[in-house]
Amino acid sequence: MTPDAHRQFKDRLYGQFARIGKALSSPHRLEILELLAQSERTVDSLATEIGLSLANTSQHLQALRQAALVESRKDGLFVYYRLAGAEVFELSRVLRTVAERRLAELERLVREHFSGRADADAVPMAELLKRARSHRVVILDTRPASEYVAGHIAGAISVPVDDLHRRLQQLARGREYVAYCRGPYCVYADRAVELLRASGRRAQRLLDGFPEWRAAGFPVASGVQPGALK
Amino acid sequence: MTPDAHRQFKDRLYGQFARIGKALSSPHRLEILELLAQSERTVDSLATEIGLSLANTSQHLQALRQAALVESRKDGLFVYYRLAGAEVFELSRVLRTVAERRLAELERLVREHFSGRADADAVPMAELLKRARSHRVVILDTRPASEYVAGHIAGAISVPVDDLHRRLQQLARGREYVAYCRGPYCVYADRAVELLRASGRRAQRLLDGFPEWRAAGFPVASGVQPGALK
DNA sequence: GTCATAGTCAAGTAATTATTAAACTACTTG
DNA sequence: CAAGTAGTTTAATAATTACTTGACTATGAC
Repeated sequence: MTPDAHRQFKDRLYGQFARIGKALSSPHRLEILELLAQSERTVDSLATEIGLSLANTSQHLQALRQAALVESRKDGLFVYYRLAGAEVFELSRVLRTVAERRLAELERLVREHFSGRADADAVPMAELLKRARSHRVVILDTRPASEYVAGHIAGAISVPVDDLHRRLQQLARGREYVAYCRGPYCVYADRAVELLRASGRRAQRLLDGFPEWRAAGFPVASGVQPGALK
Repeated sequence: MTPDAHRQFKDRLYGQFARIGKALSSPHRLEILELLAQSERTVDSLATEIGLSLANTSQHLQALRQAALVESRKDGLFVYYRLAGAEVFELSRVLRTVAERRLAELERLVREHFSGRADADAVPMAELLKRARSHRVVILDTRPASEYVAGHIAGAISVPVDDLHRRLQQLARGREYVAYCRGPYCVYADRAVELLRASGRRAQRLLDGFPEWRAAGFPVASGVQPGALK
């Protein structure tokens, strides 16, 4: 092995690793990955939610695909993209953790934006599991219905945050509620807790979101809910 | 909260996450991170080892610093850079894992380059720990001496691969050797195993490197070795 | 078949990033 | 203090990347 050949190997090796890194270097692609961690989605729905043009979104998805972080299937007119595997979510989770621990600017940004949020009152995942097992809690999935269908915390009921107000009377008084959504920076659960408390119900948010719950190996289910609420 | 303000928050949020992603998007920066996972190093020594100009290396280090992945200290003429925390190595490890699992091209590259390597014969970390506890093995650290001094597997002796040939006679025959180095793609341990076997000794390599061992929480030590071999 | 929709592709432009070379700073040595 | 080394900074250039626009493809509705 000549030194030259060895250098060439290293360049190729780190070149491959950097393919993954490059895919993670765009804010928009990171946002796409977080949305895909909830459920598979069409190009159009991603573009609308993120506020990008369709062509631009498609190109970001090609970039993610060339790094093998996403895969797609075609169904009629629609192309559905999904994460290529559980390790892809794990990667974005670790990246987020590093950002949280190391970037003072991120901490400041979050503190300012969630100034009203009672973070101390959020429920950790293990605690929610314990409460759920003793049937002491009603778990609300506040994400859009399609994400609930693709996968949710076992036993949770789907109440997209925009529907919550008009469905409030369907939620029994005197019970204890825990709402969750896409992740720690998602505000759906915060809004739900606010509404529930304003109506005199006891409510807290889950500290994490559904993808973290699933990654932790906690019980999940998928499909529509068993009829309880319409 | 207006939708506009919410979009602005998300843009800033993912902008912060992308600072980390951008730092990982260059092959050279990933190589720097791997070297720093072994021990702190000066700019000059990084530049020499990677084959970059001093100025370029310095600039990559600034990029890593602005993402808060590295820190530095100044000692006389030299500036020593180090990883900012254990979670930074964790991040680069997860990135590597994703690359290994998802990029067929990486697998091919590694298979071709290590065609001669008896990977099946490599020792996993837990197995080495077991053997070390029953004193059935001599552990050789084949990295440069400075990396050994900064931290090594507890009980290992320092035999930089370039010194191994002339120090062979200091290594008892009839013992069982396990060599390790910087990580799974580092060839020092492979070369050491080759030399040891050629001299009639029993030898295997550790599957992983020192940073993985430390991250697993296995016993480590630092400083020069207790005199056994000079 | 025509039409509409979802998505990709290709070309062009603006913005960002990598690298080099040279100027400059900081520290040590004599 | 002068000289030498380690490192940073700045400016210039080349290469890459992001985004827009418009053309193009594929599918389904009529």
